[in-house]
Amino acid sequence: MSLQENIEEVRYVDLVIDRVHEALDRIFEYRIPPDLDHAVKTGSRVIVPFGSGNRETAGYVIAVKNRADWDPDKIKDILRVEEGSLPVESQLIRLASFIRSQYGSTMIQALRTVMPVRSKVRPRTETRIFLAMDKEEAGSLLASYDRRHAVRKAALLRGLLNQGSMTREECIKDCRLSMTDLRKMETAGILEIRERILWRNPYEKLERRENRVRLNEEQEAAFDQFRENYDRGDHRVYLLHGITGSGKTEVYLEMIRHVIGQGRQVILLVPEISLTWQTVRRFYDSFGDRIAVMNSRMSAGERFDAAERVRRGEADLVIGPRSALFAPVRDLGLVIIDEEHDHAFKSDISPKYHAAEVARCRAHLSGASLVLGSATPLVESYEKALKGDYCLLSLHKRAGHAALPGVEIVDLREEFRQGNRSVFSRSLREKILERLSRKEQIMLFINRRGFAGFVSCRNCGEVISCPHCDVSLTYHRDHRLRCHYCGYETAFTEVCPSCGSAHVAAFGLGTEKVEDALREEFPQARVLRMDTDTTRKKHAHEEILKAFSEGRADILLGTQMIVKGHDYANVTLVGVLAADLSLFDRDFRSGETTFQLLCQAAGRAGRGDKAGQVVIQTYRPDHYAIRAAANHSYQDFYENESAYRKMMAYPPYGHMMAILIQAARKEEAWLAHDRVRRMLEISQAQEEDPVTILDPGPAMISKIRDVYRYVLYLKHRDKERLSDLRCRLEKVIEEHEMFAGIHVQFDTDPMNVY
DNA sequence: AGCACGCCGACT
DNA sequence: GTCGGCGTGCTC
Repeated sequence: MSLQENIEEVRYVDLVIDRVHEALDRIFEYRIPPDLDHAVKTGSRVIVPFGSGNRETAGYVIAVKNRADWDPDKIKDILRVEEGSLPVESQLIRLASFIRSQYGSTMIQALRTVMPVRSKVRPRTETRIFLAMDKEEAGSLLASYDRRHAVRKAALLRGLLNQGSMTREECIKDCRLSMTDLRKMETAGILEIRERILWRNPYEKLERRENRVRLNEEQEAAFDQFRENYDRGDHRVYLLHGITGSGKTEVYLEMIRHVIGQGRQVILLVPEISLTWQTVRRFYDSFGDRIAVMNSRMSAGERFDAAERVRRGEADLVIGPRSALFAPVRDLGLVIIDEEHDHAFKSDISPKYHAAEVARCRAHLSGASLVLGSATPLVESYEKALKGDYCLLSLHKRAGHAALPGVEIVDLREEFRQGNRSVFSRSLREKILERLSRKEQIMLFINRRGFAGFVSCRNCGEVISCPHCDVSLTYHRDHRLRCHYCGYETAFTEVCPSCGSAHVAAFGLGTEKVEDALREEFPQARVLRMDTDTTRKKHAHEEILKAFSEGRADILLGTQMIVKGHDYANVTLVGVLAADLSLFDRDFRSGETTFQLLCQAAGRAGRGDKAGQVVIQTYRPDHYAIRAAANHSYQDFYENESAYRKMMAYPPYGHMMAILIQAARKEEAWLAHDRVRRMLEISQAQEEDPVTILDPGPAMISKIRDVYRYVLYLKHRDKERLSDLRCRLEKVIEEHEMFAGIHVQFDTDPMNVY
């Protein structure tokens, strides 16, 4: 190539074309001409010659580099940089490269996460017809139509004179005119046709009730600290630690108001499950239609419109699950992550990013503050707050005059010894009866749906499992066995498929069984059950909660989903039927998860004026997670949990990486996993401070939907070492023939077990 | 997606 | 003989 290139060391870029098509979903390399060298940066929007016609096409720079992988003779030059027009997209591209570097996956996958396929949804429009002349003129025109017996045009004119305007549909249907007729009349100066975009906004029919509450002292102090820093341009990360019922939402509202008041925008992330209209309503009351809600249950059109309203600056507050983090907000001033401990903030598909970390990056890029709020923060977050990495804001008191509920721990082993075979301990039963007679409401929580956990043969011990997944089938009351992983279902038979004996029975406890037990032991009680099975339909979720809040049931029985942030003033008793179901997970977070669940469940009791009571039934009454939850003490929990994590070098005192290897054939999966393990071992053999390699072999669930799964865990104090290793592995996997057709996923500091 | 290349029917 | 139909395949 030219002499100049040798001297000046020409640079290249990786580029994605700004056009939605599967075939273009790849990276192209271009050369930076020397005069543009200073102007081209990661995230820049540039114009390049593309295709055989060298058509001028826009693209985004996702990386700048010194060498090209492609044949340099075939690489074209960037034509120019589109200045000024790059803020949002370029930020999102940078986020994508951050995600790519932190969590692995391909650049395309990362880009897809931040810029989901802009599907070809057309905006919905409404066309209205207006009169383009004054009433007198129109009146005489109408008279002339009548004389000429132009019935249709006369009808149209009458309608317009009466109503001022009509929709296109009314003109066509009622007056039996065609669009061509209307256009002709427009040209004649009689009408005006106006088209307006109708944004799909499922929440716009809410009625707004302004009710601004005064903050209490603690809330005020938290907000003041935020405001002072914010106004100084000091944008840091806050951990808002407030016990259940302490009124975190009111603090959020003030913060949001403050930021929006300065003309900037806010993104509020909530766990998907608590994104009900009740949540939206609270924000709607303050911000009206300046909010844009994004929700995975929304249609593609609704989501597109929400994003478009944000892009056009027609909304200041975006509310949504973790993906709302990528809303095309122009001038982001604040990101809030509510219930930051929730596992839903960790993506379960590749790239497995954590919303809080990505939010921190996005906030940094646009000079925004980040607030993480929770009653039970992740140990990782609290540790950062104690170190001074995050600014800690605490709310210790419940807002209003609600008191913390009293908590009683019931030892289920003791109940059993006393001969109680019921699902309900004596204490819980007594309290249920008491509430029923006082017409107060009860919430019962059991962490498993279906009727019974598993079905097995008493003769040979065979557990009936799913033919497509390595899990036992769950028995449901309709005498069917279902797989909760792939949805497979089959009829229950009393004959063992393995040994032919007739002693097949269902064991374990699920929501359906508890529901039956309730009907049997408390026939007078009206029971509502809420789990994945009863909330399949689109609005079932809301309907059940509404029925309960209106007092149409005495007892709400359900899984996780009932404990997420709904306030019911009349609930005075919360029962946790088996607190330790989640403690049996072989996961280093099981203590934390249990503690969070119990605190949340307990927080449901006594939200109104009446005192609340919580009963926790457990086989492990001495476990620190259960004791700490009973004492409402996050400190107790944190001390125990952090000591344990420190000892085991678990996050945040060390880092982990799960490598999940999946393939359609078992041998393939095993071979790939073995190969990866050996590569890791060889790479660490010479290291002074090697990465620990844990090889549990097949994943805990070794097969899901006929795909075989193997897992490896890596552990090291230094996060960098793990990501270095990941990068090296990614390269080998991409290049090596034997990994074709094999899915390898990386998960840094995983939130769930494999 | 866009555009070029390419191989078969009705036209100045 | 040529102009143009849209099928196929590539884009650094």
